[in-house]
Amino acid sequence: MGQPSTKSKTSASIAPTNDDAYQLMLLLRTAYFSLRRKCNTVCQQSDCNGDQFVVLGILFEQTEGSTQQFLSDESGYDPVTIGTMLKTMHRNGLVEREPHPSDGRAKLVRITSTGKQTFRKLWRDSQALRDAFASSMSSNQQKTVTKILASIADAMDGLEV
Amino acid sequence: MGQPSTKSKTSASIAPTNDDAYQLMLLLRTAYFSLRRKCNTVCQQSDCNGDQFVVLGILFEQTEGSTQQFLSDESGYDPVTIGTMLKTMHRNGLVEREPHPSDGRAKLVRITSTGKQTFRKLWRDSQALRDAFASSMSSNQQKTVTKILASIADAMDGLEV
DNA sequence: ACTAGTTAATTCGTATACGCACTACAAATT
DNA sequence: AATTTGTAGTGCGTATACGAATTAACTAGT
Repeated sequence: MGQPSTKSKTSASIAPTNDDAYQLMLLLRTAYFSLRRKCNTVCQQSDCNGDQFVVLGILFEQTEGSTQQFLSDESGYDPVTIGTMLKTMHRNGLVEREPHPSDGRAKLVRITSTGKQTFRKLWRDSQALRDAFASSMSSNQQKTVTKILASIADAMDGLEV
Repeated sequence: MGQPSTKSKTSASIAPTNDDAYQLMLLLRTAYFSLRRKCNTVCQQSDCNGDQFVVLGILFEQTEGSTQQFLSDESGYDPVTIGTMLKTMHRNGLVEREPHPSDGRAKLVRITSTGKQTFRKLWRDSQALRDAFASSMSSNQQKTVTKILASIADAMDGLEV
């Protein structure tokens, strides 16, 4: 700490607008939220939203059902948030919950047939969005970005601050 | 459906886990939230959080003060959210608000000296975070990712769905 | 000068985001 | 068997996300 490294990447002065890493962080947020907003627009006519769409996608492929913990791990949503989301989704008939057969603590969450229908419709409706997203970069760049975003996530999760 | 296409970028079947664009979207979210969480960790000991830190950074460089509209445009935060955030930040002594001298609708938001202190401290405290973030990629890759994230945001904002 | 359209903020309502504390159950240790 | 440690889910509190509707004030077109 305080050891002035010879790397000139980050200037010593406090100037957010001149710091490349900082600007990229902001851009990461901007990109994510522009995607999120568009996703919500696609979903809102189906009593759903972008976040619920993600959870629905996981449940769609887990035919045996999932615990909330699994959903949290897979999606990255907070376990508390998953619980709240499932309550809403259950109210809208997208999922059902029952006690877990072999673990008294857990609950088994399953997608309903209505949920499957909704997911299929949303998947179709969001095709243009995926295409627009993918066409923002070449397939080579897509690989690069994928790798880098993954390593950003790793770096952040492994960071002690 | 069921057409076993020769591994083109988007298959016709509904299989989220096999769609590259979709997986990248999820990854964008994962990366953003891992960053956000770490940022909150850094900020929480200063009565602040990552989102307020961003707004504070804008105000730090706007010595003449900003309207809420400007803050919203610059940061990408919703105008309503900006209003709520400023209320909290004012309660914590980070900003002050006065009527705008030339526009009766607007308010002029300024960072306080406490706010400046807090920002400087947080900027220092988040240095390790920025370094870890930047070290996730080469400087060439950083340029590429910057360009692509920007074009993703553009593509999303320009999309009619 | 006046209406019409636009813009800056606010209020309201619903849905995440997530730390913290707590219950219930499970698994491991002694 | 009793105790400790770990894990799944909930309740609570605070903060962001944002559509929709509202108020007040600026701006343009006639």
